[in-house]
Amino acid sequence: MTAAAPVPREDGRGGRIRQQQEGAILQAAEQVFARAGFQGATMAEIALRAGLPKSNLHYYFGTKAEVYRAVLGHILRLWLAETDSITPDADPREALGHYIAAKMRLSAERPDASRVFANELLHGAPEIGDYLRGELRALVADKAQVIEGWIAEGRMAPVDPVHLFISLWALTQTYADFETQVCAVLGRTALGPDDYRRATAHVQALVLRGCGL
Amino acid sequence: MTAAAPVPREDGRGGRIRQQQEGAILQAAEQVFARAGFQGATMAEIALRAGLPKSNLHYYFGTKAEVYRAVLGHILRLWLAETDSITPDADPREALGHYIAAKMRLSAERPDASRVFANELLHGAPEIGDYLRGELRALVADKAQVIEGWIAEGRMAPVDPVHLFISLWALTQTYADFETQVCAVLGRTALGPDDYRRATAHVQALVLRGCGL
DNA sequence: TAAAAAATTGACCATATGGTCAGGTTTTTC
DNA sequence: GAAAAACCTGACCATATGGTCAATTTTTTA
Repeated sequence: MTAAAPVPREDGRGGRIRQQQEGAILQAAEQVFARAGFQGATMAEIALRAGLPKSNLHYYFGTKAEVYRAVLGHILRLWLAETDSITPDADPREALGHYIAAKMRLSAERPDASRVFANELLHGAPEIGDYLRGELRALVADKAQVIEGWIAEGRMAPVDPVHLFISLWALTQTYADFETQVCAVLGRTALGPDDYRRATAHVQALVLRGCGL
Repeated sequence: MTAAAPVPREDGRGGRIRQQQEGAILQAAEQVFARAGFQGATMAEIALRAGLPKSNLHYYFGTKAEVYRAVLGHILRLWLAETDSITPDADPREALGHYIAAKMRLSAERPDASRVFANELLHGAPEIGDYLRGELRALVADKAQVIEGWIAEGRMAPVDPVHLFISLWALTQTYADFETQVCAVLGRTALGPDDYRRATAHVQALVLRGCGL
């Protein structure tokens, strides 16, 4: 039979072998897309890194766009999380501090994921635009209300909550996305745990003080 | 004679026609590179946007990499400027406020330039790494000393000056580089002058308060 | 253990794209 | 106003790369 329909794909589905191969492919693809962008990435290199021939890669993912979408899907799940600490009766100082630490950890531990995401945004988010205008916007609107509440109660300085989120993302992701530049001005060749500790402390101090906390 | 050596290229050199054509090419290239990245950009599209046949484009710039380097060169000049306001005897509040406003203006007026730069960084700065580790690092080290001075004199809160610069770049460029995401959460289809006014005020307030100013 | 399903693979193809080139035209120079 | 330099261009080529396919092997199922 010629190549069967690559039906399942949705996590948890598919045979044991499919599970493992798709995992390896996605991991390899994240690296390649992070380093080269969508156009620059080649199926050949993804296959090579995943340790299988190109035609086998095409057995699991029909097109490059499909691989890309799958990688983005994974990444979005990481992105969405971590706002749990921001609730009406949480301590603003602690909640924001936690959020910053969590985002910073993501930059440190999954820089490639962050870069693929950044690249997608940089090019106008052709693939995830709907998600941004839907789920993400709703989430931000929700959390913005919480912050407005804190401000109304006089628990922190008046800050535009949506712009605050934009700032938090920018401040934390810059360490992954633009690591080269950060390393250059810090005089490092790579960012180590110590650099990340310092960076986290800096961002927390700047933002918390900036919010009057 | 076959294609003559494209000798000059350094601004100000070359005949009248060359001046104008190279200008048109660079402008077109900035747009194309911003939208598609280096690999995604095609010489055909750059030529189309610049209003000349592809072979003529190759008369001025031998290779795509050459066009890219020229575009980056232009952009770096924009990037370097604007730190003038940061001097030992300036008012910290005013100096940083000015710098933020200037960087914000750059994001608003030259978003494509910012994006090309961001894309280059995102992919490890293969072309401008030396510049970052040389000129930029030196500049930042210099300005960091100024800020250290302000701190020592008790004129602002103690903040790691190098990380502060990283933060300032992140906070301001995010509005150009990730405009799609910003628009999504703000519920806009594009950022207008009003949005930029608000964003500038927000970043200034956050940072100045964050620096105890 | 046999049939069916899933997985694997090398050979192959179509297309897109960066770049070349020879010959022509315009502009500048003296 | 003629020689030289600069500029322009359509046709062409080599290569890289996404994707296909038919044949084969491995795994699962009953």
